[in-house]
Amino acid sequence: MDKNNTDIYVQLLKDRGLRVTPQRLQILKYLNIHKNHPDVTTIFTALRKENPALSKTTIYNTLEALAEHGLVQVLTITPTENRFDAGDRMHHHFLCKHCNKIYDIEIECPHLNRMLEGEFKVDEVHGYFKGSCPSCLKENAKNDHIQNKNIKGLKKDTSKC
Amino acid sequence: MDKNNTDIYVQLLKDRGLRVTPQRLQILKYLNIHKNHPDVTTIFTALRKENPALSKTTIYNTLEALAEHGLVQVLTITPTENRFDAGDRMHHHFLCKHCNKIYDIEIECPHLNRMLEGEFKVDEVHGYFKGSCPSCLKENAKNDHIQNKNIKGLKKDTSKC
DNA sequence: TACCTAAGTTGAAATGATTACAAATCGGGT
DNA sequence: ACCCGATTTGTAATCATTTCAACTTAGGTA
Repeated sequence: MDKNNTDIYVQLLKDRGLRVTPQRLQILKYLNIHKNHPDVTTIFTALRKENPALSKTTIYNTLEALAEHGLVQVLTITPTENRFDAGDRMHHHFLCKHCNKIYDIEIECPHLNRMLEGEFKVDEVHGYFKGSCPSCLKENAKNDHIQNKNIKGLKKDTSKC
Repeated sequence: MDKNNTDIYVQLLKDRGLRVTPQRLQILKYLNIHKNHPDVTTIFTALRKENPALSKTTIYNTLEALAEHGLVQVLTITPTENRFDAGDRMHHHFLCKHCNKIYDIEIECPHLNRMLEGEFKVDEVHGYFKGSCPSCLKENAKNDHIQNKNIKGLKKDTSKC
């Protein structure tokens, strides 16, 4: 699919009875091109450049609408902010607790059906792995001779890999 | 294990080189008795009754320390607040998006080892299912003839089952 | 094509969870 | 009984998200 073709996103919205607005198209297109699981502020900052009147509330409203209609997934993998993923393809995620980056993980869950058939109505399935990504492991090894950095869990780490 | 015996929690802390304080014992015991995945405010409100001088910051500090040493797990299943689970026994969770209750789910992941052996250093594994719990499904069916309640995703729902 | 109305957008203000910080207190080794 | 570094406390930030009311617009209709 041509991710730059606006017609596709128009159709996605129409198919679900959602009104087509420039903002929704903008956000939908952004998420389909940038598959790095951005948070609201990242999306906002990026899109504001093309559309200075864009409001952060619109990002929240739009993401909620898109999520309700299965066009985006809300990842609650981080302790602090929600992250977003275009589409509804089922896959898992790895969160690096150092650089806060999220990686897609392709693993199937054969026992999942047991859950889907039970007394619960399952709308979403999330597999989250958390730890250190290869890039940060390498970076960490490099710095080991300088100081043995502590690897913490709860707090947001703003350092980048 | 006798969940009311303080000695056990003293030992758990000492084993990990953590200082033993009344607050830590209080919180650790609370989590081991109340397996309903409380959030910080719930823990705080409950424990403040026994100890009126308790500070919410202490709950945050303690939970962070306990999580770092594998005595509690941080669940990022909700879009809004972190929820906590005593122990490090690996199991999954179901979040009811109506009543905000979390259920323990016992499912093993046979393909998990592939992830654990890879280039990523995996410290945590979380399986989150989200949807409607049996209790809310029943409640919802009961109210159907009155009004067809919308089932939303993103926002916090304060209604109780 | 012009119009109407419900739905969508905007920005400012409120809320709520979490963190930062500095002063007071305490655990546990000497 | 002392001491020191770790812990606790309360207050004040900070930051993500929601609320709300006024304004604008998409898209159906005359």
